[in-house]
Amino acid sequence: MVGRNLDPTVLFPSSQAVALPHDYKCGACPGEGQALAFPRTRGPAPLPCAGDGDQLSNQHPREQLCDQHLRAKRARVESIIQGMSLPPTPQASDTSLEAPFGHERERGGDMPQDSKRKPRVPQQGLGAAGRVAPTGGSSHAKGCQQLKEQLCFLEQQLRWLQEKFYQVCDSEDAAQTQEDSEKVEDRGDTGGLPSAVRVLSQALKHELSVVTSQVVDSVLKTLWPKADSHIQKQHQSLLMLGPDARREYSAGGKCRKPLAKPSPMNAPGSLGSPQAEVLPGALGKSLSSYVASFSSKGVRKSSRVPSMGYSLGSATSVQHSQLLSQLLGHGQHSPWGSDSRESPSALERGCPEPLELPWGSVKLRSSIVRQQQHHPLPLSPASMESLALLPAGVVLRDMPSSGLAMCRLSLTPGQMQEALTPGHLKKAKLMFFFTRYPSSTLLKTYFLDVQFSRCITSQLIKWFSNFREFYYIQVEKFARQALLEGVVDACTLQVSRDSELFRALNMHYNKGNDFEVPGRFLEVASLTLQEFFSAVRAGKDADPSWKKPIYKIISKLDSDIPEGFKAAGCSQELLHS
DNA sequence: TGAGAGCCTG
DNA sequence: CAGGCTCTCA
Repeated sequence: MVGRNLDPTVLFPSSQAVALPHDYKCGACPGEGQALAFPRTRGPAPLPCAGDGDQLSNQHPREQLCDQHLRAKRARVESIIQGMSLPPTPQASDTSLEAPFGHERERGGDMPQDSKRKPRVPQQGLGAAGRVAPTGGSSHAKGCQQLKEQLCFLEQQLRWLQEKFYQVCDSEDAAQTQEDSEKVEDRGDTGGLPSAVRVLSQALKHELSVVTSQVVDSVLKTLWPKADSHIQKQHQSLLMLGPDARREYSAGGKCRKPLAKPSPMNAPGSLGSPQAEVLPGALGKSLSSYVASFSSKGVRKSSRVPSMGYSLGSATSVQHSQLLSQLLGHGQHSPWGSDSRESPSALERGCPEPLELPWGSVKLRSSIVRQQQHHPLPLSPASMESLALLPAGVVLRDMPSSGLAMCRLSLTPGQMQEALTPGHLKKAKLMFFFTRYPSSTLLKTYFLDVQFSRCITSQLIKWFSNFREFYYIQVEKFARQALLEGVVDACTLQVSRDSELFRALNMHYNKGNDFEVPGRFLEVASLTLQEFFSAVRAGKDADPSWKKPIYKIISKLDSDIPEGFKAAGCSQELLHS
């Protein structure tokens, strides 16, 4: 990309370009009294009613403190363990190997998060086993059955753990914020609830992590002895090598190169993929080192390169690390929405900067994610391990806030959208504030949750074409209006946040006004306005292609898009923001 | 020749 | 916003 730095003197050789009105606040200086990217402070997100009839959620917090209840919980866990011999309810009769991955696709992006949701059993491992050892006879079937049972048990435990996790977070939320008076009252009633629950939570997490590791190890050794070590080796090496290496690993022209051995099921468009069960949860113990690696070193952003950036291995690594840093308290939001000018150099530095998690910054920085920034929970690697094992659907359904939806620790093929959703549209519109002419390659790197096809690419390109069209029409309209109003000096035409033109554009691309438009965009809009003004005043509009030179100028003014736009699940988050 | 920009239309 | 169309470009 070239010409990223606005140099008005280039576009306006005369001195007019630099003659800013006295009261004009340079939009290029995000530090100038600009609010945070998402100034709206929202109360803590409503806690989940944890749904699905888990009776624990209905307990009064005080009761959870008493030993009797603790014993009851333990008894329940034990009963669950005893009941694990029951085979899980089959998803559907067509439980082909990719079926497990299709369960959570949210078509249209506005699917109710809790509707029609059956008790699900994570079956990724099953799918993997089925593909990796398709010829396995009865022993294989037995192994699958065993895996089913184990995973069923795990899911139950995880749900329960999740409940406890929420309660801890809820208590912390109430303690940290006093925005919700009712919660404060609750806190007063319950006294030392957080610590007690935390102890219980930690104990359970530990227990769960042990069981998880054992199950995963045994399953992998039984069903996938060779691939097990191979994949672990691969994944660990990728983690060690960092984003660049991972990118190279994944870059391969137009074809995605999955980490695991490709199979017919793994072709683009199909939902099944071996790495789904390999990354990350099924890695078992290796995930602990994974967590430790990222949490201790901070997170390196992946550079902005025209790579596909797209293999699940690469994408999930970045996304995981973002989440992990959030949960571990590394996340410190920057007003990323208003500072993109420096991004090229910033991106090239590759130093462990504070994470930019944009959708955590929209209303999304609510609840747990927000509080983690200030009061990180002492989550152990084992806890992260457990979270990682949560099926994305469970997380989305039960997680209380949009912020925690970031806990979708992986982008399994099941989450790859085969169609663009309203959430993607909203995201694209916000991206327009940074780039007016994104290449298809760039788009692919920012819509990682989309299964790109020729059609999808065209649609995205078309979206931006439509955005530009609207943008230029609006700017031209205001330029002509200014001319009619007798404006003489083009440089007096500056687009500020108060101007009508900005309101029109903001209304179109940022309807909810929950995104702080970067100052850079104001600059670009100002220059576009001036260009149109000058051209019309000079009578160039008589030429049918009089806009072309303007387009050419504007096309060089694209900014880098904050990395946070790549975050997993942000499209869905936007939709609900 | 395919991809993409831009224009027009609904 | 999408579809259809023309035009440009590599």
